[in-house]
Amino acid sequence: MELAKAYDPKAAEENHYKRWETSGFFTPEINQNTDAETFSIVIPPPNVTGRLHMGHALQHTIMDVLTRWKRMQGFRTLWLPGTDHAGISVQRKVVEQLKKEEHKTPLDIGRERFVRRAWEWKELYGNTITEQMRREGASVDWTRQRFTMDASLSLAVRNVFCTLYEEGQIYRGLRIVNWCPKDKTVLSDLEVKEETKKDGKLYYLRYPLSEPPAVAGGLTQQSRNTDKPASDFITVATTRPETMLGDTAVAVNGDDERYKDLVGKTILLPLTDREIPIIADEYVDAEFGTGAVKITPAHDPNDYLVGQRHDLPQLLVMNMDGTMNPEAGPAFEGLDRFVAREKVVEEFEKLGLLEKVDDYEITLPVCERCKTIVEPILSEQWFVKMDEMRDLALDLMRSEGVPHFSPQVPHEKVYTAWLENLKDWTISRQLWWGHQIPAWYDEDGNVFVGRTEEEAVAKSGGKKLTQDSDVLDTWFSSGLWAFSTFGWTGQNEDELTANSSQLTANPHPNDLEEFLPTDLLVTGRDIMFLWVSRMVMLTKKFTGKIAFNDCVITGTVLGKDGKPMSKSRNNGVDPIEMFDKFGVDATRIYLASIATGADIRWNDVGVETYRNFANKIWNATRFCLMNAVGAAVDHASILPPATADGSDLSDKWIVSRLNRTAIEVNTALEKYEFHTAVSLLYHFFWDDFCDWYIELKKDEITNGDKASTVRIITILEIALRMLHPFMPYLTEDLWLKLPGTGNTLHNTAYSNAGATIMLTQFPPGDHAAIDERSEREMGAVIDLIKRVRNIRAEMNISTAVKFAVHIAASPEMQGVFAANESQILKLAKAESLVIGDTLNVHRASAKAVTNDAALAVPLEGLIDFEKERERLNNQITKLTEEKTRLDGQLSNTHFVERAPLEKVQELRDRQRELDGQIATLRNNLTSLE
RNA sequence: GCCGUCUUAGCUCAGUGGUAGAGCACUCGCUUCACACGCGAUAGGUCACAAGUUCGAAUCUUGUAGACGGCACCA
Repeated sequence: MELAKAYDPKAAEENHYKRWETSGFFTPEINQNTDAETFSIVIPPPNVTGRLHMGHALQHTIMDVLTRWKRMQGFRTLWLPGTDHAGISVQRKVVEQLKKEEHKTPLDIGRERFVRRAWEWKELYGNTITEQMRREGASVDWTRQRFTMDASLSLAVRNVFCTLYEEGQIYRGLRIVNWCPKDKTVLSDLEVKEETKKDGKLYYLRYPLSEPPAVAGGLTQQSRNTDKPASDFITVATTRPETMLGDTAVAVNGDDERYKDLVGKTILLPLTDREIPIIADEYVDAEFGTGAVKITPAHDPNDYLVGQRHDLPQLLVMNMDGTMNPEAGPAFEGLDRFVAREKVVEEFEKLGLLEKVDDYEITLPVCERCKTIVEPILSEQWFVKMDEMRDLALDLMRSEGVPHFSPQVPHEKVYTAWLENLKDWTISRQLWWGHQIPAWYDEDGNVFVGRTEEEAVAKSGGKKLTQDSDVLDTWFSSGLWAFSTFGWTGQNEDELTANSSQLTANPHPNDLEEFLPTDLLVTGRDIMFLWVSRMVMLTKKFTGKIAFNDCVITGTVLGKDGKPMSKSRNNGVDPIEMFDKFGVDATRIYLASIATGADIRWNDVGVETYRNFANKIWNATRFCLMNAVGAAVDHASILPPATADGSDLSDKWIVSRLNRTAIEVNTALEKYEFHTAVSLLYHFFWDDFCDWYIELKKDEITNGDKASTVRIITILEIALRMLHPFMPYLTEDLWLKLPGTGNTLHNTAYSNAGATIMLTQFPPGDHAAIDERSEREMGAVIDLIKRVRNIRAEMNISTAVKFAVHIAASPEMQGVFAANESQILKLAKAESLVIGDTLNVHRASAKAVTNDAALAVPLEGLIDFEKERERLNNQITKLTEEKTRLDGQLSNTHFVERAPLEKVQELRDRQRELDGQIATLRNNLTSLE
């Protein structure tokens, strides 16, 4: 069989995925072994609005590597895919579309039509990311694909909500919340980010006292003793002057001498006709600003708390779109909050009450998605108390160390610290797209929570009810993802058949039992609190099981500039472009090679390296296939007696290296050290297999030596298996072409399935096949060849010139070199070997030493004596440096007394070896004269 | 303010209580019949700085400097 000269990833990528998917290779049902252990992962559901980015590509690669690896090990494997309904994102897309196509607002068309449109949008555009995942080669079970708004997942949401409500863990309350005036919805704390504004201002406003104190008399003792002159106003500082319209008090610290006698008095709030009290509260820091704080309980979380302590009115002066409401007064009503701010400042200036304006660097809360400045505002919302669930999660961590984070530092500590300081979770959102809150109100505003409207009506005693118009935070439903995706609805079969006609029967009723707990979760730092922690808590709370044992937190893929990839920075790299340019497999294995948990700068050159690696694999296979006529993969060819004593050194060596690599790759994957696994495979394949083994075997293979050919394609076949989880397309493509492959090579759990490398056994590696002696001897041969090549290169001797190589070595090593004479001659491009106890050569020879031999190449007429002296001196210098270090160490009595015996012995042996080598080289130098 | 991470070859990054590694780039040589997306041979680092623990520190501890991340606060 003849392959193209270079690997073309496109063809392989187009040829295999569809077959894998339609053949059911991705489903757990492909596993015929009833005793098989399970392995399961649920995907972090990407937003339906999403497009594949490098973070996905990295996480998906990790998940697919593990899934394919476990599947090949014979586990009953399930990687479950799906998407998230992404409340705000979809809502925004549909609003835009509506505006563009029909020039209408959601209110124009009403909730029902809007939601229908959102579903249409989802059906039309929501599968971008799932198609991109197919391109990635992700071996997810598409027959179990889920969406957070599927009927059964929605039922789970309602049941969780109702249960938590019945337990008193969900409540409705008036609180200061984060409000996005653009999206017109409340946000949880985690959806609010911070932005530093350097050109912020701090405004000092004067509030006149209602009863200005007389200059003399009327003042208390304390006040008379201070140096501060009495004045007829109190100055407060604020960054948000417009909120003064909602002030209901001014607070000072009770211990602040300056203000002590003002406490209890009142001020006349400018621009309003209100008189508000001056109160004392420990919240106020006397050192900061003027030491007096305006209190706006309806527009600031701290002020809200102060207000509660002092029983202050809560005056809301803003509408939910960020404009001022009637409470702000006729002069301000309807103005945008920032226009109102300017106007308030102007008015204060006119009244002579603006003391000063300072430049002030301020950090503003902004909406994570639209970057609009978030307004803290008093609003009635739904909340979840987190105390009980927080304790569940903390107990899991403290008693079982679950989830086990990888890397453990720093994530375990960050996660735990966050849990310890957890506050209530705002779960209502003022959107139409999502899970509508299962709460209904009667005309008097009494609330009835139920799984269905009928249930709520029944609870109300048959009243006419209206459902709460809000939906739940998207993360509420994704928090159930670890178990809702396996069919958990919160209701048993009987209840289901009784109540929910729209629910089709679960085709996999055992999934929950079988696949939960999942084995691990792979995700990014950014959603550790939003999603990971909540899934831990909710899963434990509602199933009693843990959600996942391990949690792999990937680093962030940064742009070439070292900053996180983002549209605004325009430093993003599109995975699809990388796929097109270098191939999916090259991109995948590159991503695996950088998956250390640390942040990583994207580097095209890295992908190119693995594109080259893919080509190397292709060409090594090409070479084997060109000569494989009549041969077939046969695993017996690399087992004893084929590799017993007396057989070819390079065969014993490559089999040992193969097994060692397999063992180490498995160990690395067990520890989620993907980069280690990749590095092992890269160097085994390129260095050991291609550079040495193929080169050593080339003649035998091209001459049609059957045993050698069978052995080399067998080793290749095993190498391809190890590479398969990382490079699925290339390895499948080549494996199918290898003679002798077929489903007879499958893992026994898959023996009935159609032939594919993905269902073969992942090589476990055999400790018994590790042959230290052969590796040592082969190392000696390799060192020898390298020294000869060095002589040739340094002396500028053409490969056309053949020469003899003289070798002096121990009797044992003489035997090794003699046994491998033809191979040494071939790779060193030498003509003959002269092996003995000593070197016996003409003065005009180039010489060198290895750890196992001294060698010389007679070069009459070709040698450059000056260069040869330089060469020898270089080698002497290097070895002497090492020996000086050793001498120092070994002459240190503390070291000899306290270091482990083997260590001391090891250094002594090396010292002796160096002595010999240096002496030899010095002699060589002398003999040149 | 609190917690944490990072600083290793020109670049991007691994790594480890006991002689410093890779890829790329650089230098030299090669149309060697699988591969120039290749082959062969070199060169390149007091592992940020300082002190400590240790027989031994680039690796552990503390401090300093710089880069960065999370959380809290921000009248």
